[in-house]
Amino acid sequence: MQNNKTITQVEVPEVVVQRLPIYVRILSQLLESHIEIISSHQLGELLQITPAQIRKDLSYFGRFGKQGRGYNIQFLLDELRQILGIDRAWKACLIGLGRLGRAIINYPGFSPEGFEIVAAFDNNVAQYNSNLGTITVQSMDEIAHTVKEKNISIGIVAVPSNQAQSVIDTLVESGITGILNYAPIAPFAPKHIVMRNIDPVLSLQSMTFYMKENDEIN
Amino acid sequence: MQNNKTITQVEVPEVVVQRLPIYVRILSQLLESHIEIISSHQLGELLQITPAQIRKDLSYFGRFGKQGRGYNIQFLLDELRQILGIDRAWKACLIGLGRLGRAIINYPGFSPEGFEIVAAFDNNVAQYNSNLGTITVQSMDEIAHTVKEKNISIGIVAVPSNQAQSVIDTLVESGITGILNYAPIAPFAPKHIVMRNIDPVLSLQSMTFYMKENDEIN
DNA sequence: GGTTGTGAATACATTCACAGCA
DNA sequence: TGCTGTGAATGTATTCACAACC
Repeated sequence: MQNNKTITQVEVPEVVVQRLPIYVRILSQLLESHIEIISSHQLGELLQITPAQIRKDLSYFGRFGKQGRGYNIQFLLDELRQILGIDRAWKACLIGLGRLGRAIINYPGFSPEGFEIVAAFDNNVAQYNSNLGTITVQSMDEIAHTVKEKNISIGIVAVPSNQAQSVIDTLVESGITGILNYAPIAPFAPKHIVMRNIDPVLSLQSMTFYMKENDEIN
Repeated sequence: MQNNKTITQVEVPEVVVQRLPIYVRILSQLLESHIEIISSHQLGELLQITPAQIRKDLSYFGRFGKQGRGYNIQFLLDELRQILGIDRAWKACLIGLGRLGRAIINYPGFSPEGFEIVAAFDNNVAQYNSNLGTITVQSMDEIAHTVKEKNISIGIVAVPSNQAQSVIDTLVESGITGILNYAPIAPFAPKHIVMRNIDPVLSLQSMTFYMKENDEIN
């Protein structure tokens, strides 16, 4: 009786969920190289992760391997894609079309993975209707309306930091459930919103902690 | 005798180091708002982190607060900056001047935090010596030479994924100790290299795991 | 022989709770 | 009284190690 969780099995740790996309990526590459089977040991070698961790991670979701042989890559990939919900397309909108926003909207890596930017917003009229392929830039007033109309579920925030929190609030009200935030702030959102932050400065600042000793030689 | 670690005190957990830059950022903002003192409870409120965690994190490095009052923001900031090694300038170079690379080199957020991009490399001759302020674009052959000459310690990788690992190898050989990798690969580097990856697709793919249930209503 | 899947053991991280101080 | 700093307790994540199986 120590377990007060509901019958919904063991909760999957968040770190595990964050590793699954890494597995998906390497498995896709292997498949392209016409490799069909791989062991947890080989995978671990490629990813610098212990084989035990890979097996344990996968075991939260099912039994995908064969003893003595390893994992069938195509099968495991299909399963992982379904688990992650990336076996289908997701509609996203982009807010902010400064240099960063334009780099994001032109980034060719999203759509092959099923993330489609179907709307873009900016309050700077000078940016409207510039050359962005099929997408028409709209005023930020229209976020709520367009998000609902087009049934968009992900918002990508690329506005200056002083506007970011209010954009996030708007997105939340509009019914979006996932936010990819590029603004260098500590964003606030209700618990049901899934937030991910992209913040190179924070990455650099935690990097130098480990670099400063080595450097004292110079 | 259970402790086989060296006398070098308790190892600081990596997660703690990654939170310190977040503290630095919010403390800087508070200081700009002319706030001088803050308690762990107030900080936790702003960052959605428990006060106990903040106090524990800080306690790895010293005793920065005053009982009954809280933390002096300016003092704590100075200490944290020194701990992280961001109380001085760091020289970085950028490799890859495609759309992403150009967005990075024009990003105004690095230099105020002391990260200065002092060299840029690309093998596409068409990109050389375009309008990039004081920086002259060099061929990638020159990475090793320039890194040593200018005493650069951080490499920012923004080349296509098929070139990324070889660029990383070159940077490592050149004596760089920190790498910020924007290429969507699982990079390999020796253990003494500090690597950080910026990978929005992985972020999105771990996001949808938590979004897919909610969405079944639609 | 080789490899998975998984309980048990260990290691790590967070939170509690309170003594000690301003 | 209010808040820090920190051991102890709890909660999470990783690794071990081996039975089960191909």
